[in-house]
Amino acid sequence: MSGKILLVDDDDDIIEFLTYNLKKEGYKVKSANNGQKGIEKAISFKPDVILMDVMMPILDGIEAGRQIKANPDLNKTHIIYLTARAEEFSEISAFEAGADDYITKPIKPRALLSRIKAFFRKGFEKSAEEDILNVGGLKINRLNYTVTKIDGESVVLPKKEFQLLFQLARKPDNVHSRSELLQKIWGEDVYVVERTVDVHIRKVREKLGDGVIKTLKGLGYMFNSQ
Amino acid sequence: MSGKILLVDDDDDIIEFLTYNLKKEGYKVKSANNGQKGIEKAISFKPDVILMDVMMPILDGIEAGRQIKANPDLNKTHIIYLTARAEEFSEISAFEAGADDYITKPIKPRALLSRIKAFFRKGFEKSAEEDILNVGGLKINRLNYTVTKIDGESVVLPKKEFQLLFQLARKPDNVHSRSELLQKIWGEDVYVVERTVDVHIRKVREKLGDGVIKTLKGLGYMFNSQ
DNA sequence: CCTCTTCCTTAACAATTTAGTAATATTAGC
DNA sequence: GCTAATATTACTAAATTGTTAAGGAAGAGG
Repeated sequence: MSGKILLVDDDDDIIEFLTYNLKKEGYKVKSANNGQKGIEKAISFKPDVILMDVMMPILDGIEAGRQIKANPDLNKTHIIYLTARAEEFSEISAFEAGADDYITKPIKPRALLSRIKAFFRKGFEKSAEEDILNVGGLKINRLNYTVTKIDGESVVLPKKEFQLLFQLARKPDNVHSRSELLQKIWGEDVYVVERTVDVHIRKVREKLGDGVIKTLKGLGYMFNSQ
Repeated sequence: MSGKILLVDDDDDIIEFLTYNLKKEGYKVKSANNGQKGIEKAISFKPDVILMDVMMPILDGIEAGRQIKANPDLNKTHIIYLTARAEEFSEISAFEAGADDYITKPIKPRALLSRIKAFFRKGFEKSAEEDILNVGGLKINRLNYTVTKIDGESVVLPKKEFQLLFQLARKPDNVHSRSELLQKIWGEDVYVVERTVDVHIRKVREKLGDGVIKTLKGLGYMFNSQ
């Protein structure tokens, strides 16, 4: 659900700055220092959006963009260019290289974020059904973190609890191991004890009743669709 | 019924850049290099939208806009001003001159196109405006910033408070993050602290009671339709 | 032009909620 | 019944929001 963003810029300060701001918003972020590495990471990471500097050593952004857009796996990827001056960009070549937008430096975080959000809204518009799950007598609404029971009563769950439930409910009757859940909800580089999952599970059960989530000893948890 | 757009700018690069991008989208495009010629072409071309620089030799955009709006044949024409800095756009005189919108340079193609598309939608659909919302026992009237409760009592809210309420009430039972609200109400390049939202929310609650706006911790605020 | 009022914004601190951990109790399966 | 795994609880830390107050900006009215 959270989007993946690849940053490509040779200025480490900018990378750091953007990484911080984007992660804070819940995106998964990776970065590269030049166009060549950018292409490689794009292929392995398969980001939804690439934020790329135009001027870079080894392989400039325009050419990198051209190559990325040429890859069939990545043709849905949006490329947003970063550029110091607008004039630098008014060349048509950038748009031909697959630019979806461009942003001038200095970068204003809020403008950037709203732009990126717009991309994700657009991209995910089609899969709007994914925002409301209807499983096992529950309506799980990711737009407001609300779960509505069959009797009409609705409960708002805290973030982590909701994410946990949602993750399980996406694939009902499938086991999800703790490590899988940790990775998907907490992210790859957040380290919490595995038992933390148990505690959140308990809280969800407290609010929705047992029977919703089943324990498979030694394996993990499972959303019960009956 | 593809739209007709007239560009008026003394910078040939910008004319060329916009002409290329707009034609690519299927608009009919003509251009002029100063306000005087702009008026002449407007009369002969009868565009649906005029994109006009504010600062131009011979006849500046503000005055040209005034004259264009004075022409009965062209009073349906939308004028969008281009300006280097937002401040430069002393809003009053420009809007008095018939400005429908303005866009700051450097021009961002996506933003421009979506804005222009919006104009055409609006113009052709006769824009069924949502000026009065009726949600959750409240009548929210955008025309006079008034909120009428179910018991008939009405309150006039200050601008920001009203906008906040209105924005939330447009999509009841949906979370709106602070950054989303900031972007929609304050605009992309206005920088206020996120917590400012909280303070306004509190004031709205003070006037309309709690229960109208719900807090979803870590997510944002939500208008409660029940 | 001045004064008064209202509104907006920020900062500081309090209050609340949520997250995470560890310790202990309980359970399921062998 | 043993044992490993999970449930539950209680506690602390961290994050988030509520609330108040103060200063300045903007506007109204004289």
